[in-house]
Amino acid sequence: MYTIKSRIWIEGEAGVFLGYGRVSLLRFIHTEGSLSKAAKKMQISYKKAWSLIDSMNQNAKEPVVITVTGGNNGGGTFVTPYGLDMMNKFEAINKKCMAFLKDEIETLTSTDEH
Amino acid sequence: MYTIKSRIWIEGEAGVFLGYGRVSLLRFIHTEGSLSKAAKKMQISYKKAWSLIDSMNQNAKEPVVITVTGGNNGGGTFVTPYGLDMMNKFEAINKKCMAFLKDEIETLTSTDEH
DNA sequence: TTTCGTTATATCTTTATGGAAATAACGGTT
DNA sequence: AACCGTTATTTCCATAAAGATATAACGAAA
Repeated sequence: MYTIKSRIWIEGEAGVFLGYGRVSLLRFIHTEGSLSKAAKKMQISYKKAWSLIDSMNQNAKEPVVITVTGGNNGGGTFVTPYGLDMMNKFEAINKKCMAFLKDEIETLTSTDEH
Repeated sequence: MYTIKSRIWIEGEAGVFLGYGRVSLLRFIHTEGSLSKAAKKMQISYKKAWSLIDSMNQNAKEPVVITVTGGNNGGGTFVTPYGLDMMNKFEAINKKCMAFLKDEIETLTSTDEH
């Protein structure tokens, strides 16, 4: 049995802006309010999480997160309304794309049952 | 301006069966009749080309290529009718997927012109 | 001013990936 | 048997990617 997989991502001028991993990270940031906690939940290193955020900032038209360093709880990272909007739109497109491909795989297997 | 990119691939039991690179390689094999010549045309190493073919063979229900080693011209590699069928179907799906996503990207940018 | 938890950054090590090159196997042709 | 061009496979090396660790910066709160 064959299964079809897909990945979609969005690029800006300087490279990848949004992809599956980045959106997952944004979701964890949104629920945790912290980049380090989000990294732990995602089981990736803080460095990797930070570099993902950094690449997003370099490609976004406006910030997808705001970071607060220092402060009463040490600071935190928070998703902006723009970031939330991009997350939702990306996931909507991704969902539609997967549904689309789920139908298409039938054309591969339908004439292929030997 | 954002652009949307996509990759689709098909997996079997033991890993990736067909993807964009593999289909390209099959196409070159089909026109060249040789794995080494196809690798040169694709500007990838013979080793990489061979490992791609090897992974396809491990996942295909029936061979996508037949290899002849030795012989009057040293041998060659040839795409089977099954392989040709898979190539064409993959490219058809990929084409439809890209057209689908080209429309979807509009939903990202339409409300995003600041 | 000390503490605290976070962001920010550098450095070093480890692992993964891929290319280069060398060599064997193969089998029809000569 | 010797030749030839291809497939098949191994070994070695270079580069890239990822992880681990350490440390500085920050600023409100106590």
